[in-house]
Amino acid sequence: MGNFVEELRWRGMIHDITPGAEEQLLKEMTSGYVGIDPTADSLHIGHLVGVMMLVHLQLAGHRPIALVGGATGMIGDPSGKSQERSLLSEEILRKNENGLKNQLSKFLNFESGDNKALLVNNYDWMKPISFLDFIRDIGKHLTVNYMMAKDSVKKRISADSKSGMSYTEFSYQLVQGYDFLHLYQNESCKLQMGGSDQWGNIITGTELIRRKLGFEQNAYAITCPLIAKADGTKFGKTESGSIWLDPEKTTPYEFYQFWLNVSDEDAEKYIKIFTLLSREEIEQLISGHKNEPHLRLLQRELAKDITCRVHSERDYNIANEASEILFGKGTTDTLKKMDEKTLLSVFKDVPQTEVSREEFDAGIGILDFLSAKASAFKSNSEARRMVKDNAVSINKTKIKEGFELTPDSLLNNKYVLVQKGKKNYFLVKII
RNA sequence: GGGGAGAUACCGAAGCGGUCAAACGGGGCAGACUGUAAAUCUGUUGGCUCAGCCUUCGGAGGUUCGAAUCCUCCUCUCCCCA
Repeated sequence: MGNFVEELRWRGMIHDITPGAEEQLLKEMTSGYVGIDPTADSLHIGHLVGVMMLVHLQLAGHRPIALVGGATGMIGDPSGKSQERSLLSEEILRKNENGLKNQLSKFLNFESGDNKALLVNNYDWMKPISFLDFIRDIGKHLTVNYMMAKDSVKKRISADSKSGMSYTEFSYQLVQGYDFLHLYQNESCKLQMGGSDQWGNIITGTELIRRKLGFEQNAYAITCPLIAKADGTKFGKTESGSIWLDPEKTTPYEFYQFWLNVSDEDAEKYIKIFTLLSREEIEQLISGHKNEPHLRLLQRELAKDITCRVHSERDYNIANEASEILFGKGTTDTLKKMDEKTLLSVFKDVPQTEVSREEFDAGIGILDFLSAKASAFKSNSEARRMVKDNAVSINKTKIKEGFELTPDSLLNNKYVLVQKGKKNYFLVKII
């Protein structure tokens, strides 16, 4: 039995922990769960922290339970939201549940061992319960006074809250509390984990267990700090939206780039949370990074580790290779030397468009080419402006006003690489 | 139902008859510097066949040589009173 709590502690993954939790986890194999709302058919990296807690739990010899919140997802947690969430249909919830299951199995062992992971959906036990049963058997044990004291509720009913709070949302903590009770009784699950914003909801669960089953019963809670970025902006979002684990939503290249671009300060925190590297390895990386910050050892290791686990080593290699070419010393010459296969694999995740050979041969205006054809720019005006600002490259060479495309501009006789600024690439294929 | 305030480009917010494609701030994009970082500085941020032209200031009309700016009606938002 590994020391789970100690492991989380040095990784900076503990925000709050109930008394006795550590003793319980050292005493015997314990089941613990994390809830995930199935609001989409894929996890995004914001979910990863909870998943990693389960991973560590399993590695320490305990039994992880992933709870898909089919029922709670239909209600929506009021915590941290100023507005009520729209309700999801059962059909969508089921579809989302399946997507999540696949992704979770990349992290957790659901197959073997006496501590193999379990996936449950609270919709399955909530669905048959009648409203009357629920308010009689569950609602009876907690006072409204207790429930109103929660921050998540207080915020929503305070004078400056604009939208108020529906009865449905108010019930959320009871429903989530009931999950814990259910798992406690049916799976002897004694631990619930989650982000620190879930503390109130989790404690409602432990409270419910004590009041309903008796005060000698003990259930525990561990929360981890919410992942924030050093600059205060929201973690896991870019201009183009959330970073998903699903390669259809976020390509492996984008995924890899996201982690590679993390700031120094954040990288130090994230590598502890999101990788399984040992304490020694991480300390070595951190000191290595401090000596030679420009090498960005931390970011590279972080990006490599997570990309390999979420996608595959092959995806990592391609993403890494692409990054080297796109951002490294790559010049027009190396581009021209590249064979078609390499070229395509490198630019696999770069937006691609096509232009007919006739149109190209007829001589195509550079501005029209950049905006309408390569769709690198919204309008000709923008293209004109950017060229004037020295921001546009064709095949890695900056172009000036009056630049003309010729057959010589083609890579492998059929591709043109357009670049806006440093980071935005567009590949145009002549067909 | 009565009274008041307002609707301006991605957002916030000036402008109140011509010099307004519209100040300023934020955000976005780009350039320099760098480590594909942070900070900083600079440029740019309606469209086009770009030293010019066209379409924009809630909507529809009107006054005027000329309107985001004045008038009329309409739509919507906010506040106060009942």
